[in-house]
Amino acid sequence: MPSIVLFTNNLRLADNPALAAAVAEGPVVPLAVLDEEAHGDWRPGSAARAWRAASLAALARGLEARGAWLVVRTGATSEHVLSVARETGAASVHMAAAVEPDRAAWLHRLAQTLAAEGLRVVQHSPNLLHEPGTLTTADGRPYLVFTAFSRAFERRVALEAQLPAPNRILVPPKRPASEPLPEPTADAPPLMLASFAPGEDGARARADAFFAEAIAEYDRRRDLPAVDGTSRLSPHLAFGEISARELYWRALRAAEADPAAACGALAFARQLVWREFAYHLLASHPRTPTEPLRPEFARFPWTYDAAALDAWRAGQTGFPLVDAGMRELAATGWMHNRVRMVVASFLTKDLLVPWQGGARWFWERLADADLANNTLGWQWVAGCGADAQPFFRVFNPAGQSRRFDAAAYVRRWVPELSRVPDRWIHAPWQAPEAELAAAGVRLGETYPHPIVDHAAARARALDAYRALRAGGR
DNA sequence: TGAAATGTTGGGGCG
DNA sequence: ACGCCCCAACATTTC
Repeated sequence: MPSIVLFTNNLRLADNPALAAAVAEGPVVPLAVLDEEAHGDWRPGSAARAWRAASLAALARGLEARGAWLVVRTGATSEHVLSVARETGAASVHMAAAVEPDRAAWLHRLAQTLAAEGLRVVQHSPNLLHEPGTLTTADGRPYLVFTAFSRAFERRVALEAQLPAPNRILVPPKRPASEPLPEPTADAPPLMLASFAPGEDGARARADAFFAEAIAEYDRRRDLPAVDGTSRLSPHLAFGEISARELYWRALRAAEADPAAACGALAFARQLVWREFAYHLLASHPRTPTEPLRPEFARFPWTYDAAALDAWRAGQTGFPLVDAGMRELAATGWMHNRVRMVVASFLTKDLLVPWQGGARWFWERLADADLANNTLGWQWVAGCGADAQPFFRVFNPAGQSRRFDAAAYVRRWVPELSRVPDRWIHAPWQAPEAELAAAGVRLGETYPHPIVDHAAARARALDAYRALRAGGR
């Protein structure tokens, strides 16, 4: 009897437990539903929609190569699952479980609806090594400190057999009606598809290149924005185009195989454990996408300034590394991780804009938008989350730009500064006017003056933090 | 997975 | 040779 596989954020054939379970039962009906209601307050943004469209096209090709096809529908998932089940005689539905609170609630309702109609609903966990809730402290509470979490994580891990992509997928005799694949929308980041290859094959190609070329130096080069030293796998992971446990075990094996690569490989594995930590935290603290984990931060004296937030979004703050990052995001749907920290620190501390505003903008614009990671990252920077950096750690945008050698990165994304020499490109407001003029720059005309004085802004942020602490007593 | 202020030390110029 | 000062380099503390 056929089974339906619902493809959501598990857009792959290899190591996909939902697909493997369905294949084991017989004919398979692969189904993807574009359902606005499925995401609650966190609907995919422009980059994520464009990525999803490209990834679904890749998934459809992969299925066709194995004798199957993909049914695409728009609207309420429950109605489409039921109609596809009626059309094909499917009796069970395999799908990915969700950790995100809105998605989990929606999925719970969906499962109830389908079960009430007589369908067997099976939820799988395709994208995590450990189910949220399975790693707890001795007294059963969720970990709030990363190092403790990672120790527990490593104690628990066992190499699970990975599920190979099925060679051949049986389908029922009649193919249900399908809409055409979604088109990338006009608001897609213009350079996203020049920078990334959505889909399982693209994910694997990227992973292969990363493990062949960059893993050994990952620990040293991942912080350099001008260098292609990160994995750039985040959007692939967000859509489940490649399995996190495959990457994790690949990293551990790389560390064993080559002592010279061990530091880099373990640093990469550690990033995957951070990802896992984010999911566990979101499951145990479901309100954190909008509320600080540390409750006293609800009283933090943010000074909401719409103009400042607009300048930040537009990459027009007058701080070259901040602007470069924000423009990379707009152009590609992705931003280098070091620069994410810098722009987030700048928004929350230099501009005192609430971190939720930054988290929402990242959500709208990142192809890799992932509620668990986005929430953890922003709360970490703002100092109000789990294992967060102390609030008084304020990044100096010019200092970070110098320290991590970002001149070439700035020139790429802020072309109006491309002729400014290395000495001044991190802080052009300090340059002699003649040198700027020689580089074709006039501050306030071709590139903004800094919208804040960093030293004064830092002092203001520290004052605000002191006010918060004083108010708590 | 900070930065700035403050403190300490030691080399070298100099009277 | 000696003490004094300057200051770079490094360490510690503080936010």
